[in-house]
Order: sequence, then structure tokens, then C-alpha cells
Amino acid sequence: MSTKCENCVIRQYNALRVLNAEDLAEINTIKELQSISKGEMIFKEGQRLSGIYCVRNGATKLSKITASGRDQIVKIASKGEILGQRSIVCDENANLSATALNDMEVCYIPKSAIKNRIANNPLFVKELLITMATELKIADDMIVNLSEKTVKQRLAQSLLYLKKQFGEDPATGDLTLVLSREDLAAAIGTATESCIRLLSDFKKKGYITTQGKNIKIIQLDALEELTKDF
Amino acid sequence: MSTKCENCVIRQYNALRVLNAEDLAEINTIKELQSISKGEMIFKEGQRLSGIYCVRNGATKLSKITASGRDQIVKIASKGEILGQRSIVCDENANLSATALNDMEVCYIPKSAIKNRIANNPLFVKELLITMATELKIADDMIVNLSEKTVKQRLAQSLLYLKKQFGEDPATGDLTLVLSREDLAAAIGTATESCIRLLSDFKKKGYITTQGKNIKIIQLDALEELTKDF
DNA sequence: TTTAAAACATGACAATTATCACATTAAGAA
DNA sequence: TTCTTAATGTGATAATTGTCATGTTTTAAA
Repeated sequence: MSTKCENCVIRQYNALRVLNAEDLAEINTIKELQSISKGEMIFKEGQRLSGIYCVRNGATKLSKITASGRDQIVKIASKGEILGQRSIVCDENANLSATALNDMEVCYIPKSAIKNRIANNPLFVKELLITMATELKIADDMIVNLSEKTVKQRLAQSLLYLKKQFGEDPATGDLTLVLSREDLAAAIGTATESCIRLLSDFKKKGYITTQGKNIKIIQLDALEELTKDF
Repeated sequence: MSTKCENCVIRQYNALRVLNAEDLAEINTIKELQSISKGEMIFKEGQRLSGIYCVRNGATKLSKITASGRDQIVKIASKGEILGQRSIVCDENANLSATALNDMEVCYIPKSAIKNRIANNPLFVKELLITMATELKIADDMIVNLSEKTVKQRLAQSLLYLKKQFGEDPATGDLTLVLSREDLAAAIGTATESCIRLLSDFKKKGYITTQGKNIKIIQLDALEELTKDF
């Protein structure tokens, strides 16, 4: 896969797709391809960001550490998504931390590469606006979800989300994106033990099987039914 | 207070402030001042919006009805805020319902008044972008809040928010924005009974007093302390 | 490979919160 | 006003979820 912005297919997924050849060439000279290994932090809550990160490969959790010391995952971002754009737009410190869930490749694009011409490109700004508005909708829905669904329902929903978003291993059928039990718990907003207990419950009922950290969905319909119940 | 856009002070609070006299004059001829009485719905989740609403007076809840029939309040919007901009930006149906919490005055601005020149005004779009990014941050923080704080902590936090955001009656000291117990519960994401029970608890401890729906904060520091505990 | 540390798992228990039932009070319509 | 309905408030109880303790397995480093 080309690392030249002009030929990069990744940008089809984000606002950078509307830039012309000239702008892309400029970004290309300034951008910096970075390899991030699993568990590494790309940036931390409260940190000043000097640019944005375009995800080429892998997945990252965007989370916030709470007063009680646990962290709550607000969003999982992967291929094609841009990290840090909210902070740059508002000229604020990062509100969330970004931590690699597996080995990643990201392109770091310094703020300076955008500030001048591109930040005033109405096409680009409009795309950015739509991205942000879409993220806002997702966040609003998550608020409703958190307050109205039980932990069991949210776990079922998360497993379905992981399948839909990241797929399954063709050979084993296991979910492709492997989360630690702790991260899975952080994503649904519960204690690690509660998450493990419910996974055991799902296993006992035959909805899923597990092998180490790997999870395979067996009864999709049962999980879907669970998310609807009330 | 003038209802002519050119002289309107309300727009200082939102993205419309960057428009020039010509644009404002155009909006002024098209916009429509509407009176909404308490409890009335401005728009409903799933509804196609044909414009945005600029709040001149009063407050509205933005909420979503859940599978179990309760509604969860995602945000309370008041003077100066614009409703429906997310849906217009994404060209999607409304994701949330807007219901007046008290008598309101809003200016309805049809999409058509913005589509042409104004939607391409980079200054305006950039302002909109910042607004949306700020709302996203608030939503993200609410997600963390919901998943990590107890109902009691969230209630304390909400009371403090209501004081900070809407103030107190100078005569009685009661919170200016009066919510039903049901709405207060919907805002913190809990059952009405739980909310009432905790208010009784706060009353017993001398943190607040109540008179009908009215609530007066007595021990601000105690409530603040509560929100920090873990 | 061995060993230490981290992650996973489960039990026991406590705390929180929801639900149902039913008063009481307030609000609004006839 | 009177009456009807909706909102508020409280008790009892059950369900959900968190916390602590502890054992087991996995992982990674020496």
C-alpha cells in the first residue's frame, strides 16, 4: 500500500478525500508514517496535540480514566479514521487518550500542514463538519444506550458490533479484533468481573465459545434478541 | 428585544454571529418567530427537519424514547443555542426529540435560507464546526460520567449544573429551571422513583429544600463533595 | 525452561438501583 | 368549586451490578 498521500486509498474514508493533488503533495512532504505497537499510547488525555493522526492499520481505543482509576472507552477507531481532529478544531488539549489495541500504522499530519490553505478549503471543512456531526450522533446514541440497557444487553451489542465492524477470522470464526476482558468491560462500562461473568453465562447458554481471549459468536440471533429485550 | 436578525443579540451565542448584514437581512425576511408552550414538541425523533431553530427564550430537552418507553435526556438547550443543526448538516432525520421545558420563543430558519450563500461561507461553516466539536466533547464526557458515577453523584451534579446554567430565583433562591421529577430522572438516566428517593435523602441531610417541584440548594459544598467521591 | 507478573475466572457478599404497589398531593378540566 | 387525572412520595422487595477474596491460567521476561 502506497504511503504517498496522492495515491493513498485510506483517505477515501475521511475528509482528506476532497483535497486536490497539490494539497496532497504538500501534506505528503510533511506527514510522518509512524508504527505504534500494541498497548502503546498515541496521545494522552490533557496533552496538547500538534497534529492529527490518520489510521492506516490496526485499531485504537479512545478512552478516559475516571476518578476511580478505571478507564471508560468512548470509541474504537480503526482504518481510515482520523484521531485528534476535535482537539485541533477547538484548539484544545486532548479530551481522550488514544491507545493501540493492536499493532498500528498511522500517518501523523502536523497541524502546520493544514492550518494554511487546507483549513480554509470549504469542501474540506464541510466534510469535517459532517464527520463531527456523525460522531456526535453516535455519542448521543451511546448515552441513551448506557442509561437504558443492562450490562448484559450492552455486552451482546458489543459482540455484534465487533463482528460487524471488524469481522471474523475466516479459518477459526473468532472475532478479528481481540480485546482484553478489561477493555471489553471498559467499552460497555462495567466492572471486568461482571463482563467475565456474563461471557461465561453466554458460553454456558451456547451463544459464544471462547479460547483464551478469542471469542467466537455461535448464536447470532440469540445475541440480537437479547439487545432488543426490555 | 428585537426580532430583526440584524439587531438580534441572541445570535452572539451561536454561529450566526459571523454573518454579514446582507446575509442577516436575507434570513430575516425568511425566518419565522414561533411561540412554543411548555410541554409542546418542537420536533420529534425520526422527523425530517426542513430548517433549524434558534432559541430566543426558554429551555428545551433533547431526548430519545427508549425501548422500555422511558425517555433519556441527552442535552438541555436554551437561549442562543440552535436546534436541528446536526440533522441539517448530515441531511438526516432528527435523531432526538426537542420538547419545551417551559414557554419558549424560537426563530425557525428554513434550510433554504442557508443552503445557498451561507452554507458556503467558510467563516460560518468553521463556527458550526467548532460548535459541533464542542458538543461532541460534552457528549463524550457524559458517556464517561454515566458509566462511572452513581445515580446519587449524577443527581448532585445535575443540581449543580442547573444552578450554574440557569441560576436561582433572586427572591426564593429556588433553581430557576424547574424540571419535573420525571425529567430530572431522565436527565441523569435513572427511574423516577430513584430520583425522588435521592432528593428526599438530600433533603433529610439538609443539602436542599423543596417546595412542590421547586428545589433550593442549601449546601452547595456538600453536593460538590458528593460528585468527587468514589 | 523457569519464574514472575498479568490476565482470566469464579464465589461470596454487599451495595445500588429498578420495579411494583399504593398512598398522598398537586394540577387542570368540567 | 368539584372532580378527575397526573405527579409526587414512600415502602417492600427483587434484580442487577460492584467489590473483595482467591484460585487458575496465560503471557512474557529472565
